[in-house]
Amino acid sequence: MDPQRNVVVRGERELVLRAGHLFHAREEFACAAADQSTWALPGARERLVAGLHARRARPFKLYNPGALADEESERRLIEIAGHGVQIRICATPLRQETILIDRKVAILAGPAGDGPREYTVVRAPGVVESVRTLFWATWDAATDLADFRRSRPPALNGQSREILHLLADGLKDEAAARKLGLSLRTYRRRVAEILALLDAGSRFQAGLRARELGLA
Amino acid sequence: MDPQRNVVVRGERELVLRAGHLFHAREEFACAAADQSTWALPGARERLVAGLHARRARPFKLYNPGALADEESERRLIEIAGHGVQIRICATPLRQETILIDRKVAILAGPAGDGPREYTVVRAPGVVESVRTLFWATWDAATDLADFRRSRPPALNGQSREILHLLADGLKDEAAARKLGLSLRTYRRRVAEILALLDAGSRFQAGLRARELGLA
DNA sequence: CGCCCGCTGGCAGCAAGCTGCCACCTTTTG
DNA sequence: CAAAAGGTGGCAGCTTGCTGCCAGCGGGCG
Repeated sequence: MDPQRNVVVRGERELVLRAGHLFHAREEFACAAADQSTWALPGARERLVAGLHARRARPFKLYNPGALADEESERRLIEIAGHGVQIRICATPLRQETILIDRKVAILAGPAGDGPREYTVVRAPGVVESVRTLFWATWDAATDLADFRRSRPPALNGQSREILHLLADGLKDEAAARKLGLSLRTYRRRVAEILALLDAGSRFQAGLRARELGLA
Repeated sequence: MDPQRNVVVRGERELVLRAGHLFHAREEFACAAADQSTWALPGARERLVAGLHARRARPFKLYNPGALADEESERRLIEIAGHGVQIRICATPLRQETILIDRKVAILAGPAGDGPREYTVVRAPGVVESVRTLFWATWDAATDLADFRRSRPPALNGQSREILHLLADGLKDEAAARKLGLSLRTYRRRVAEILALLDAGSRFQAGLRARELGLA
């Protein structure tokens, strides 16, 4: 097929169907997006990451702060980062989603709106290189996820704040769980999640950080 | 012996010897002092407190802030308070130590200086009553030990600050102990002491409080 | 010198905290 | 409707943290 000819597909499902094979990056896999709404297809993201990992390609992901707007998204990002994915955050809006694969392919998505999103698959070398240059320039100026998170209190939901309060009162897990009507197991799950959000390796550290960020 | 006649003794040892029997309070045992330098005689304080406890007399102790000037004194105060002794702190200097027993006896000590301290044992009812009135007036105006401590960072020595630092870095006990060249046992002793000083029931709470007081 | 103290560290036993696994239930989705 | 996904809680096994007890060690002090 003529590499100079761009291909437009509609919707994520069709993208995976028609261009899924292109995602098998060997060297470079870079991605810029406002948030994590893409790859909502069940399992798609996991398979992708696992495949990249197997081929030792280090993925790079650039997001807007909105990608950690709520507790759950933030947790998801942390998990991905834990799998060796480089993640950075930049402030300027990334309305056009960009995916770069091995200096060969660029996939550019139109802004998310009503109906299926439009993806343009580009293989023209000149275009791909230009997009790459811009991507890496933006990447360099962006801040690492860990640094970004350290400078900004995570958005905790009501229950998390409540748990923080109980911890702050020095309650033992059992008492706190009872007070919340949770099982011990679930309570500890919540605490572990909060420790992760606070980037703390011990409860003492979490306490420090909670006060530091004005969360308790 | 004539109750109107005051008795003067020199040194703590002689006081215990000549007036020790007077300390068997049944109702009221109150004491005002700048710090805890009195009752330095080994075991004397413990025996006294134990005896009072057995007779259900609630002792009252009024100190100056200097009584918690260093980590060790503060810890001692906390321990005493844990034994049911009421402790308050007042800012105005209590250079003359005062002990009141059962509305019957007052023991007044001259300022601590070189040589043995001079104690005056008073049993004259009018004098004892006056001293009591003054004591309780001062007591009422003083602040409870717990409140006082909560509003003031404890004076930590170098090692304690170092431990705080290790905790802040999220180190496990074993790693921290190794780094300090301490045994696990001793390290945990130190941590427990710090938790006590910070009035914290859990490490999380200690973390909060440490940040709050600007200690880490 | 011997004795007493205070500090330390090992040990043991327990409490607290952490996590993987699985079963169950509800909700969502096809 | 069935299948899948997500949330919850029990359980088990482990790690980490906590503390009382005792033995050893070194420094004052009579």
